[in-house]
Amino acid sequence: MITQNMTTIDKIIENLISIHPLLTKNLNRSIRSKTSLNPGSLFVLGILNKNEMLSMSEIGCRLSMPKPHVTAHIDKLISEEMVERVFDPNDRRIINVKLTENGKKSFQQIKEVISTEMRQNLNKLDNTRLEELLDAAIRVRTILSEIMTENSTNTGSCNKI
Amino acid sequence: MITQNMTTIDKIIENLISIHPLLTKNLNRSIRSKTSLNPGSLFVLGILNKNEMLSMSEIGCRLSMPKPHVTAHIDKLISEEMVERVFDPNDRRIINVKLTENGKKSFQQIKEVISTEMRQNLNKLDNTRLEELLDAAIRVRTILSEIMTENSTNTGSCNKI
DNA sequence: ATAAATAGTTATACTTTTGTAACCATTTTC
DNA sequence: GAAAATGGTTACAAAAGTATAACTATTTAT
Repeated sequence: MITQNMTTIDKIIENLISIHPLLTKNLNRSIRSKTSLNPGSLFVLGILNKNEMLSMSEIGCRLSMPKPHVTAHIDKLISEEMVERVFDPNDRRIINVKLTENGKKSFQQIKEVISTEMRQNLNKLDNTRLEELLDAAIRVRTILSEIMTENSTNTGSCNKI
Repeated sequence: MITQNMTTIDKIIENLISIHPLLTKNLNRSIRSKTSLNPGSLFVLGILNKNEMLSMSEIGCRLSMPKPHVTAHIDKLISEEMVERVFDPNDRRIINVKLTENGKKSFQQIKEVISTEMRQNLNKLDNTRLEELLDAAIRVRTILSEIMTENSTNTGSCNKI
């Protein structure tokens, strides 16, 4: 009765809401049980893997995370020797962060480790279905990251706290 | 150097790992700020929306959630009059749970509310891209739920705690 | 040169999630 | 019919996520 008049956007959201717990279920549990990191720190690591170098504020902005949390995650990652601070010579307020060589390697390994269960599940699929899923996952990721990170590349709008 | 020899499964996982924080960012914040439920309880609600009636154990199984947590979430949802217990006449140990009429309506409304931000982001896309995203999201959801819930429909394997 | 704005940190409090252990009631097994 | 297994609840502890206020250091604006 309510579902009969759904727009494309409604349907997209409906599906994304269903995908969310499936990913949470599979990934968060592995992150906790198999790595020394918590999901939040791993998100930070992931965004640094995609972006050569980011300032503390930019990280918080892209992950919708207040600055104090970014500090905590970076402290954690530095203690694990996975990232390092790079001071900005032009503006000494800014502290940039980037992955260390060790961090890059570790991130790849962590991805391996946390995906063990999911890998087993994916092995149930034949090649055709795998290619179909890969194609779909790429599209979802590309479009979502495109529309969701836009404001972070602009000037204002991301100075919440 | 590490990425040169990736299988299809590796690439799928790589993309899913990137999608995960994008969804978490958008959905969890809205759930917390705009509803009286927490993400966990909403997951339970979502799975009951997809399945007419489930026992406590089945819920925990499908969400990889230990039984005591299921009890807590259901207590919460019952206090909000969104679900009700249905006692099994054949086995008085089993307690089934299903959405109330109010629960069904509320779930639809909650979906509306928590997707406000995402809806705004999606509005940036033209119709072609929207259709493309919908198609991809459906595929990801369908295939993931297919391979991940399999063990829960079988007998054993899901009696962890 | 002073005031305002920006980048980041420290500290604190609270909620949620997660992991167990111990327990009761019921059913199944032998 | 006693023992074992199953379904669920209660109770507690620890880890992680979340929100904010107050602070320092630096830069920008007037």
